[in-house]
Amino acid sequence: MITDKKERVIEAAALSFSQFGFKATTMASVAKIAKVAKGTIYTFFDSKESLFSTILERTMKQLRQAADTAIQEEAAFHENIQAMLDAILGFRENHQLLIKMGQEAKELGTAEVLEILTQVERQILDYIKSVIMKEKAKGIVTKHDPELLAFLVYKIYIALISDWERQHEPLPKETISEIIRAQIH
Amino acid sequence: MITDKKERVIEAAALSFSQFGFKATTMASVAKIAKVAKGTIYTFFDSKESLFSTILERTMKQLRQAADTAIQEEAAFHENIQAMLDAILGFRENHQLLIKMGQEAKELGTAEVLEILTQVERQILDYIKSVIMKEKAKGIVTKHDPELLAFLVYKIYIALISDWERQHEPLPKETISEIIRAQIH
DNA sequence: AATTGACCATAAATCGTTTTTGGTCATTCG
DNA sequence: CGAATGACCAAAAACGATTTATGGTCAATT
Repeated sequence: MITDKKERVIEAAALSFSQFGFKATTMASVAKIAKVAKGTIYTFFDSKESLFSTILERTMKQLRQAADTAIQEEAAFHENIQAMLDAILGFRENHQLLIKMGQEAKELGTAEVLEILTQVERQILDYIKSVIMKEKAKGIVTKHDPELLAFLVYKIYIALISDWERQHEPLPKETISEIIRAQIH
Repeated sequence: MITDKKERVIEAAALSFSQFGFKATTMASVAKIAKVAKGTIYTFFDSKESLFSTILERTMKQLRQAADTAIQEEAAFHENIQAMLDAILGFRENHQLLIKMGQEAKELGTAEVLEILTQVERQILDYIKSVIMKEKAKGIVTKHDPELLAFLVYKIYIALISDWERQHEPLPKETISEIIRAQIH
């Protein structure tokens, strides 16, 4: 059955991309793990890139879901933003594929993978933006427009969590909350 | 006269490092430009690295000066912070050596140059911190401690100027001021 | 019609060779 | 005599020819 094979290919590819990265994953090995011939993969996907895109899209969907469940209809705006950021960062830190992409970008520095990471960031920003817009529709007033606010909040959060810890003790959760909250007004 | 030769070496090295970067600058060419023998350089400096350090230190001194002159004793805190950040970024954008280091880090990605850039950033952060502490001594109250505030302000400023512009129209000066100002309280 | 895997062009890794480079030091020079 | 030189050296980097690995195709097979 067609779907069965396609599923197997996706599963094998997801495993391999997560474990070895984009470059070190070969179509031959994906075929072998999926127990199909190499040619078969090309009946489902145009190229290695498009196969990868499918995996990435699936991962981004999971990320959106993780973020969605962190949001509570009745909670305060700033609490939701905070919870969502935690969920996103937690996901990023735990999901093997995104970790591997980060490593690969640093080690190999290929334009290809760099491009992928910008795309991931773009999608995360879009998601944050959509959350902000939903809150805005509920009547909350923000100082800046959603695009800028999403950008600000995300960049600051990353800076406080990742960059800061490269040279300092981790900041207490309350300090981070307070700073993020201050951006929202 | 000894100083004369040493000056020539420094001048030649500054030129070459700025123009070609660290790796592409050879001790032989520095010697040639400075019109000294290669061995002579080693009577003043222990290694290529230490020669480079001298140049970098000189550049950082200039940067501190540029920032210093941007600060007005009688101006408001947030105005001084803003003026100082503008001065630092302007300097970074105009000073050939720092530009070249940035390019080299991106292209070659060598640990050596990466290390240099972290050092530069560390120094800039220290400078901003010292400015904040001076203001604090004058009685201004800040919400966060100077190290954290310096970090926040600098990261946000860079994000708003450099990162934002990679995908958006530049932000109006007033917006940036407003955001930076909001961090200070 | 779906699937396969031998096949191909090209990209990437390998490896021996040559060139370049940072650094030294015996010799020269002022 | 001390400062300055540049031939010299070991090690690193650049080169280039050759081999290997890889993404993608397609005639043959199921």
